[in-house]
Order: sequence, then structure tokens, then C-alpha cells
Amino acid sequence: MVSIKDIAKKAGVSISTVSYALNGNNKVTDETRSKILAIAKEMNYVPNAAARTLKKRESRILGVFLTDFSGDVYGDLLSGMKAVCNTHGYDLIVCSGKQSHRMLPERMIDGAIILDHTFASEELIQYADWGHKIVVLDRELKHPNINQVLLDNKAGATLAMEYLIEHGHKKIYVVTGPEGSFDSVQRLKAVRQVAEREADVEWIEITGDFEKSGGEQAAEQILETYNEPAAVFCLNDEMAIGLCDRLAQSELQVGQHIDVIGFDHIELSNYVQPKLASIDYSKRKWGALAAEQLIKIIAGEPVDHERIYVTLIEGESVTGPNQVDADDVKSVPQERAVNY
Amino acid sequence: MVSIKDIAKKAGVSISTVSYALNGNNKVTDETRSKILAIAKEMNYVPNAAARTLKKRESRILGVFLTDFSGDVYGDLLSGMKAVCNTHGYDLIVCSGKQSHRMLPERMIDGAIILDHTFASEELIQYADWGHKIVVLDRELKHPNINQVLLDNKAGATLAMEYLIEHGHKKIYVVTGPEGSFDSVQRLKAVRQVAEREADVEWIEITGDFEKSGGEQAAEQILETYNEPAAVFCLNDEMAIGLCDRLAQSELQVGQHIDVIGFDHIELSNYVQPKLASIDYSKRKWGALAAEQLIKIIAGEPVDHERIYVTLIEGESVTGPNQVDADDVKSVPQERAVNY
DNA sequence: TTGTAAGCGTTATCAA
DNA sequence: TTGATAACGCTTACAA
Repeated sequence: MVSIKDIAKKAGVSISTVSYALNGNNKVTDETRSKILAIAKEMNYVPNAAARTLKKRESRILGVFLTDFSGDVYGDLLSGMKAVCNTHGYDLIVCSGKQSHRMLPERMIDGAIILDHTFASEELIQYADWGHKIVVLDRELKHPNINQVLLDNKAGATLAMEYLIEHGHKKIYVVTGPEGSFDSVQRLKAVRQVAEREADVEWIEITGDFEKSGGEQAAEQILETYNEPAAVFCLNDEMAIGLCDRLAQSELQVGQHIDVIGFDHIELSNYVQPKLASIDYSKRKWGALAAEQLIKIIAGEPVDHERIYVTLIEGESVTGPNQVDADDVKSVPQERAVNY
Repeated sequence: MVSIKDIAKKAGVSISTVSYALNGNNKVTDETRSKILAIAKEMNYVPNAAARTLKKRESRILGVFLTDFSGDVYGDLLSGMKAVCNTHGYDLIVCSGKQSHRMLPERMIDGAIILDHTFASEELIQYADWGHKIVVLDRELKHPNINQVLLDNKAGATLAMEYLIEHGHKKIYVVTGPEGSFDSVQRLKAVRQVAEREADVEWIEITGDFEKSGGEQAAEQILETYNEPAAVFCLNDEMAIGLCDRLAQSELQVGQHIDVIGFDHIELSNYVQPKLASIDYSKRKWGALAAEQLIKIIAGEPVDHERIYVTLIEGESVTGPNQVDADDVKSVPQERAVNY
């Protein structure tokens, strides 16, 4: 490995002169600089990140922590983050799993963006207490070193509920996310608020897991008790798709006997038949804003918590109960109606 | 920031003793060790990664380089890598974009897995020449510090072609990937080999880009010249789906007038209507094997190049030209046939 | 304009 | 079993 010491020797100058030349410090003559640069190039010099980080106490690398690497949401989100990071001279790395948490306290990265509900809040606060900078995308955390960039879950869930109600639904199943999920809790809270306001709307909560399997199980449960047109609000698209998949194997038609709406507007939701209604938001912008906020708090600039706005995307998965013939359900041949 | 020096002072021992205690070196008494450990904990000591990396000349971090963060292939691939990395005491970070290439030469990571055709081979060879360890997933590169874990593209493309031919197809469109793509070149080579062997099979190559848009454009082109049942082999699923999307807006029915097969068997391919036939392989295993190979070459163990085997997944997008009525196409009302 | 030297937080060699 | 001490490669006062 060739170091500035080697260059200094070859150029017949001191290591500090080399360092200055390499860093574009204008303390050195253009002549010596270009000589040093030439030698550095000739020797294939590459700076050592660890040494620089050790000395400067910053790595110019930001980390984002995800629950896992799959998930349809991440693509745009991450490229939004990367774009902002790069324009500010930072690199972005993506991490997942408990093992990699050490990157933050060990100062391998200058800050972290969290979208991983398995990353304990206590741990995050600990790190923030030690001075590390963090942006959270999946929880509320009040701390001078932590900033939040959260989805407007309340608006989204309210939009979804009102959309179903506008379409004449009086009976709405709500499939939630896993216990620990902040998004799920927030969305559910908004659901209740809307439902309680509408006296004649009945709502049934089913515990889900934000994964396809949760939607399938919810479908089973709904099929067992189905007796009249209803709507389902799955608190994310993944579950909505699992639910539609399962329903497709039954006699009930999505968009006819059962209306379904999701949340996140993932790409797959455009391909499901019928097209899934959902709540959309700019994932790219979310990522970009998160990165911006992180860079700001690292720079010591004051920041306020931010909110990502959402919109409703219509889909044929919601048509209203009026669409269905009164006799339609009962007309299902008995022997095939065994599912429900 | 609390360092081993601080601990040493508080414990009344030297820094080397602290270092030994912290690293589980059995040169120290259990008594002193536990005292030191207690003090370290009390002081919230966290080792400094940069310092350790600088001294030990290794970071115990491996990096994987992707073209972008989206793409349906990555989820399983990355979790396969992560699992292997973690069991060997390595952390995995995901990087994208030219800026982050520096991680390797600057020794931020101990090795790299490449799945990014925009990462120039010359650059990789350069790094390998300098002693860095690399595993490539998207090209052939002969170098003592580079190992390859490649898909069996030849087998996959051959399977796909034979599947179409078995179904009676004589006219096969092939939509390729972008210029630089190794996978595309390999698959195409196999396509030609099969097609040339079958005297009565005509094949037409259309340049694509491995993205949805490429499939859509290919569809346009096919629609313009369509006059008889044909098949399309899209060299990846993404394009196949774009193609099906476009075709869905025309009079031609996939699985009837036009059969389609893809490559990769991404999740979306299960949701397209009709279900897309494709070439499958274990993405998880691919990632796991790549990580294993990288860890081995870092450890100086000898490795051979590896190959990931593929299988054919049938789908209703391929039924054979015999399925279509001879008059069927012509019976399309003239005013609606304007597309082709 | 360039050089000297201290120090970032570790690890590891060698003495004690 | 422990302690001094010299690196690792770099940045940056301060001196020349």
C-alpha cells in the first residue's frame, strides 16, 4: 500500500506538503503540487479512508437501516436518498440487521436514517445521547439529535376510509400491521376516528403483519363470516394483495362482493386484477427529504420535523356495494359455497 | 468520545491491558478483565472502527455494488449474502453509483461483490491488481483476485427457446438487454445456437434495455409487423412485463396470438395476466454463494468459478400457436385493428 | 511556501 | 501477567 509517506520520499518533500497538495490546499506552489500529483498518480496512490476518518472524525458516509432488503418501497426511497447524499459529498450505504447497528456508534458512518421497526428506540436514543445524528422514518422520537420525517398516515387512512364510505360501505374490515409498527398504529387510530364519527359504519379489526400472508389469513377470516357486501382497508398494499390472491380462489369477487383498498401504492398494486385502490406518496421525495434533514443536523443547522403528504389512487378494487346484485351472493351454488 | 486510554486511566492499568481485556486475550487475569469490562461498560465505551481498521488493515465489512436500488431481484439475493456474511463475522453494506466505488480501494471494505454492469471491468481489474478481492456476478473476468459466480444463462436461454419450439413456434422474436450486458450477450448467444440448429425456426432480434420501457417498445415494433402467431422471448422478465402491458392495450392476446416467455422469474411475473412463463433460479443461493466465495478468497483459500443453475417455470403466457384459430386474427374488426 | 511534529484510537511487539 | 512504546496513514497547528 502506497501512502503519502512514500510519495513524500519520492518527491523529496515532507508528508505535510504532500497532504496539502493532495487536498488542494493553496499553500503549495502549483509547481510542487503538480509534481506531487503526478507522482501520486504514477504510484497509484489511493488515500486510506480509515486514517482519514480517524483523524477528521468523520467518514462522509451516511447509513440507512432497513428491516430487510426486499420490499417494493425501497427502490425509489433509496435513490432519493442517494441523490441528495451525493450532491452533498456524502456516500450512502444500506444496512440491515442487528449486527450492522455498530456502524453508527463505532463512527463508521456520520449519521443514520432508520426505517426498521426492529431497531429499538431505546438503542437509538442511546446513540443520540452519545451525540450521533439520526433521522427516523418509522416512529416518533423527541431528541435534539433525532429528526423525524414521517408519512402523513392520518391523512392517508382518513382518505381511504372516506373513500370507502363515500362508495356506500357500512361494513369495513381493517387489517392492521404487526404489533410494533408505528405506521400501523397511526393508521388505525385515524380509522377509528373516522369510523366513530360515522354512526352507521361498522368496522371490524383484524390483526395482520404487513406481509402477504397476513392478508391471506385476513381473507380466510372474512370468508368465514361473509354474508353481505363489505369493504376491506388493508393498512398496506402487501397485505391487500395477499388478500386479493386468497379471495381470487373463492367465489367472492374483489370490486364486486368485496371492495379492497391498500396503502403505499407499490408497483405490484397496478398489476393486481382488479387494479388496487391505494394511498400513494412520493417515495423518492421521502428519501430525499430524510437525507436532507440528516445532513442538516450533522451540519448543526436547525431543523423541524417533516411530513410526507399522501394522495388517494383510485382502482377498480373499490366500486361500492351498490354495484352488487342483491341476489348475487346467494346465487352462488351451495356446493361451491363451502368456503364461507 | 471515550477511548481505551480513558478506561486505562480510570482502571489504573495500561492501555495495552485494556486492549487485551477488551479483545478477550487470555494474557490478563480474569479479575482485571472483569474490572476493565465493568469500567468500559460504565463509561459507555465503544471501539472506534476507523482506528481498528487502520491498525488491523481490515474492516470486516463486505460491500455489494448494484446498478440501482430498485429491481425485484435484489431482495433475496442480498439476504442470501447477508446471512453468509454474518455467520462469518462480516457485515454487509449495499452501495450504488460511481461515487461509492472508492470504498474498495480506500479499504473501507475488505472485498466487493459486483452486480453492476456500469462498473467498468478495467476499473475492477485495476483494483484486483492492487490486491483487492472481488466476486463478479455479471461478467467474465480472469484474475487471481477475482472470482465469478454466474448464472447459467446458456442453459436458461436454451430451455426457454426449446420450450417455445416444443409448443410449435416457428417465428420467435427475441428482445435483448442493453449493449453492455453480459447476461444479455450470453443469453442471446444461446438463442442463436438453438435457432440455427432448428432449420425451420425464424428468429428476429429486437434491441431492448432490460427495463419495462424496452418491452413496451418491442411490443410496438411487433404490432407493426404482426401477421401470424408468434412467440417472444424477452431476455428478462421486466421487459416481458412491459411487453405484455403494451400488448394488453392492443387486439393481440398474450398466450393466444402471441406467446411470451421471460427470464428471472421475478415476483411480479406471477401476477401478470396471463401468468408469465420464465426462467427461474435461486436468488438467495446466488447471493449466498457469492458471499462465500468472496470470504474464501479473502482468507486466501483457493476457489473455482461457480455457476447457478436454472429451471423453467411454465405459465399461461405460452400455449403454442396451434391454440389460435386460423381465422381468429383476421376476425379482428378492421377499425380496431389500426394498431398493427 | 515548506517542514516538523503531535495526535486521532487502536493493536501488537518487546521488556519488565 | 502487565506496561511502554512504536506503528497504522492521515491532518493540521506551528515553526522555519
